[in-house]
Amino acid sequence: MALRFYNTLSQQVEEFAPARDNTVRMYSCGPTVYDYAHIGNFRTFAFLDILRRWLRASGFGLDHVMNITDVDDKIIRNAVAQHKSLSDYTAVYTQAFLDDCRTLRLEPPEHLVPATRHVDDMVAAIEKLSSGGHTYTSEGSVYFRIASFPGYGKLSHNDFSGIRAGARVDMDEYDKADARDFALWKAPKEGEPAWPASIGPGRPGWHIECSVMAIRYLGATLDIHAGGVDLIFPHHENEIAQSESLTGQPFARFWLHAEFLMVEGQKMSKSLGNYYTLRDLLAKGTAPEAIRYLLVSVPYRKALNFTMEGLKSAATAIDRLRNFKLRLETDKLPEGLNQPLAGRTAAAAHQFRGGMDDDLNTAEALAAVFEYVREANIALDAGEFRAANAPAALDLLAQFDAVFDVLKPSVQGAALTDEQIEARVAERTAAKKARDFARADQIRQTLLDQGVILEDTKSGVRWKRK
RNA sequence: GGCGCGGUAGCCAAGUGGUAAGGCAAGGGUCUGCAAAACCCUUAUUCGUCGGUUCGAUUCCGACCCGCGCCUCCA
Repeated sequence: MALRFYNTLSQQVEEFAPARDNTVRMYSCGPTVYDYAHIGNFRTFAFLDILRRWLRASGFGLDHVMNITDVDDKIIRNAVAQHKSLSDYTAVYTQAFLDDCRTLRLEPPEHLVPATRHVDDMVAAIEKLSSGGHTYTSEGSVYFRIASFPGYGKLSHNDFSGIRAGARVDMDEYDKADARDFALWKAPKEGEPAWPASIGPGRPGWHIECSVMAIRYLGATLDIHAGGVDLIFPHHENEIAQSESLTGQPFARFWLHAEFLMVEGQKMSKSLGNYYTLRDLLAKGTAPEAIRYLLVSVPYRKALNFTMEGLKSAATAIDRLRNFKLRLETDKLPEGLNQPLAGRTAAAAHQFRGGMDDDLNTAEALAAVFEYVREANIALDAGEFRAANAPAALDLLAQFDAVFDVLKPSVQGAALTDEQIEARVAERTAAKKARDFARADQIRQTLLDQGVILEDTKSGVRWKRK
């Protein structure tokens, strides 16, 4: 079955392929760098990472643009309060975002672009919109007139036909002709930073950066535009209005949106004390892989309940996979090929791909892997797992890990070298042979304290780092 | 009120018009000098509630209840 995604625009699952030359042109909304990103943000970014990796695994090339919003009201407010320049202020959180992404093994997009790098392009776009009759100016700010765009509401499936400019009563309060109109360019208030421009000094509104940068790097029509559900309205709706008014072309063919994340069954909020940044979780000693696993194990279109129990569960599940991989690599396997098992391996790989192809159904894909692991472990225990079965099994794990990327442990601080560990293991084996179990156990415990786990198996001692 | 998503075992969660994947947790067992790892068994006659269609519905239709999101720039 071919790759297919749920498209917010059509509200249907549709078969996906890029429009031209096998390269997927995609855009996703990045962070606003006014603070550390929280775990809810990373649910969406982790989804984007899975999306990227699966598109590549499906044989497509990638051209992905993500913006970094480094100018907006909150940033200005905070920077002014701290007597810092915008760029000094945002540099800290931009770097923090990059570090966090690396920790969670999120691939960088092909283009990661700060909005402030394209202010000139935004001004040019606003001028073009103005000459097309899509804007008006009020007290130095430029607004987009949604009445000039007939398709407004097609993404969020809202019907705005009943809302007419004449019905407005609070015009003096909003300075807008219609409450739904939005700012393209904001005139500066006293003490606020501003860019000089033909349309008057000011700064870009939030929505214009995405339209301008997407079109500039990827062309008029994107294959995929993705983000969190809360961006559907008004942000993405406004992007469509701007972009399509600008180019006359459909802005994006597929719109994908990740659902919300909750913490311990409640919405995340600072007042409830369940508002976590990645740093908060790492400080509690959580492995980054467990966080990554938990974030992507629930299919992206389903709300995710992020819990401490879930984090533990994720870590244990990863261990199960790692242990299986270690067994494949270290057990002495009898020669030959177990034909039925080889069939099962192929079937598991097929089911894995089928799950991912089905709108990134990660739960289904994971089930395929785990079911296979159990069957393979049984065969391993029974001595029926043959040497020639191992490559396909390892390949299945590689396919899994190319997307989920959780098998390799994050490196912890200084540890014993392999040689030191081997020497201690040999010492313990000698003690065991002499039936000095107290000494053997003491060595095992010492190694455990240093993060090395020993396991006695039929084919000798196996060790692994915690 | 409008738009959208969802309610499946203790927790997370897949799924189909034909009789409930997978992970974690819990209890029991096998293996082991003891562990660890692994495996086996047990844990939903039942899929929010009530009706309807059907030979048969968790899966289709209707109503209702509950949770969540968006509808003032929040992933």
